[in-house]
Amino acid sequence: MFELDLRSHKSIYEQITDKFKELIMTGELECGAKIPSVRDLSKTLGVNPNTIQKAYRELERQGYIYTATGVGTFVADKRDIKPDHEAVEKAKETIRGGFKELLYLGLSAEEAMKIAQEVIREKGEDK
Amino acid sequence: MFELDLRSHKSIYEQITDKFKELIMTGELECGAKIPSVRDLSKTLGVNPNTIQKAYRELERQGYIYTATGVGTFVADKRDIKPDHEAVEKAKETIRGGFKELLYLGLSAEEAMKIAQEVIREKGEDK
Amino acid sequence: MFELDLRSHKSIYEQITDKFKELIMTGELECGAKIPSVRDLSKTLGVNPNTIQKAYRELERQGYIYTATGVGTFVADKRDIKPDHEAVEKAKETIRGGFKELLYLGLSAEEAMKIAQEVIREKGEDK
Amino acid sequence: MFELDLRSHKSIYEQITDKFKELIMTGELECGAKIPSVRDLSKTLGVNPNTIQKAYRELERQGYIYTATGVGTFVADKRDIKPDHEAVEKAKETIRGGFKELLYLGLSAEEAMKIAQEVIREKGEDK
DNA sequence: GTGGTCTAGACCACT
DNA sequence: GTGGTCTAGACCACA
Repeated sequence: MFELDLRSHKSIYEQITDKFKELIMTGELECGAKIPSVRDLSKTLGVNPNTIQKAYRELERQGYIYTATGVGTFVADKRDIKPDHEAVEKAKETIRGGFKELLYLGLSAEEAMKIAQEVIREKGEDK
Repeated sequence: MFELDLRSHKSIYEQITDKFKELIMTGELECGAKIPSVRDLSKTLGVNPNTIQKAYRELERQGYIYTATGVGTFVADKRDIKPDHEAVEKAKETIRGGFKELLYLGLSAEEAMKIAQEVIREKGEDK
Repeated sequence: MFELDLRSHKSIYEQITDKFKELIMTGELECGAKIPSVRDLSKTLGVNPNTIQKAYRELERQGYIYTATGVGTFVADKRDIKPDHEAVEKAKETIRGGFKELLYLGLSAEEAMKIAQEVIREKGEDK
Repeated sequence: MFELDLRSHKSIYEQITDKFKELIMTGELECGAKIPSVRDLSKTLGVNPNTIQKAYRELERQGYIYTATGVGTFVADKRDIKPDHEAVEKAKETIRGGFKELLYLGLSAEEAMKIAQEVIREKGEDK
C-alpha cells in the first residue's frame, strides 16, 4: 500500500497519517471504504500496533476516518473533515518558515515562487 | 530584542537561530556587529545557557556569525553564508509538506496559490 | 424500525437496548407486543446476531422484555421493570459528568441550566 | 494531589484529564502554573508514564495546558480553551442519555430536574 | 475478528 | 532533568 521512510525525521505515525490524508483527499480511498485493521497494517508495515493506532486515532480526531469497534475502520465523508482554522494557520506557518529559510539561503523570491507553483500544480492534478 | 514562544513546539534554539538569520539577512544586524554574549542573552531571554550556546554553534556552522575567542561573537559577512545544498532541499521539502497539508485540508489550488503569494510578498518586503 | 450510528462510539448493543427502552416507555411498544426475533432484527439492522442477543439478554435482565421459548420475545409489563438502585446511581453519575464537562468547557451555570431544562422538556413530551 | 478509582469503568487517562480540567476551571491550578512532570505524576499515581502522557496530550489538544519539551508542562490561559462545538454537543448528548435513563427507570421529570440543579449549584459555587 | 487501554522499558532531542 | 516516539506484549469489551 505504501512505504515508510525510516531514515526520515518525520515520525512514523505522522508519515502514516499524511499518507492516508493524501490517499483520501485524492480519492484513491473512497468514502466508506474499509481501511486495514490496526493489526494487519501493523504486520504489513512491520510497525508496532500501538503506532498504527496512534495514527488512526489522529485521523479520526481530524475527521478523515471513523472507527467502529469490533467492525473496522472506515474512510469518512470528506465533508466531515474539519479544516481546523488552527491547522490551516499551522500549515501557513510551516510554509512561511520554509520560504524564510530559502530566502535566507540566498534564493530569490522568483525561485521560491517557482517551487510553490511546482508543488501546487502537482497536487492540483491529483484532485 | 525578540520574544520566544514556549507554547510553540518549535524548539527554542531553532527559534533563536531563525530570528538571528532574519535579523542578519534583513540587515538589522550589520556585518561585524557584536551580538550578545551567551550569558547575557541567556539572562535576557530567561533560557538555559546551553540552549543559547547550541543556537550560536549552529549559526556559526552555517556561516552567519563567527566567534573571536575572549572578545565576543560577531555577525559575519553575508558572503560567508554557506548555502548548504542540503539545507535548500530541506526547506523545499518543508514547503512542499506545508502545501500538501493545505490541500489535504480541503483548500483549492487557487486558495493555496494565494497564500503562497501572500507569504512571498511579505518576505520580499523584508529584503 | 430504527437506525444505528456506527460513527458513534456508543456500542451497538447499547444503542439497541436504549432504543427499545424508549419505545417501551413511551408506549410505542405496548405490553405484550411481540418484538422481532434475534435473527430478523439481525438481518434488518445488518448486525451480528450475537449483538442482538446481547441486547435482548440485557433488556430481559432489566425486566423490559421476556422470552417465551419457542414462541418469541415480548414486551413485559412496565411494572416488571426493576428500577435497579445501581442503575439510578449510574444514570445520575452520567448526568453529573455531563454537566461537569459543560462547565469545564466554559459554559456558565445559567447556560447549563438552560440545557437541562431543554433536555427534560424534550423527554417530558415523550411520556 | 488526587486519587484514581481503579474500580471505575472510566479509563485512567480520562480520570486524569477530567481531574485536571476540574482543577484548572475551578482556579485551583492557576494560569502559568507548572504541573507535575510526566514521570513524577506517573510515580505519584503509580501509573505508567505513557498513560500520563496520553492524558497530557489530550489536555494540550483541548487547550487546557501547553508543554515545552525539556522545560515542563504548564496551565494555559483559560481563554485558550477551545469549547469545541462538538464537545458541547457530546456533553449534551451524555446528559440527554442520562435523563432518558432516569425517566425510563421510572423517575419523574421533577426528580430529574432536582438532580440537575444539585449538580449545577455544586459546580457553580466552585467558580 | 475488531479497536481501546495499559504496562514495562527503551531511545531520542531538547533544556 | 523534560516531553515525544516506539516496541513488545498483555488484557478488555464489543461484534
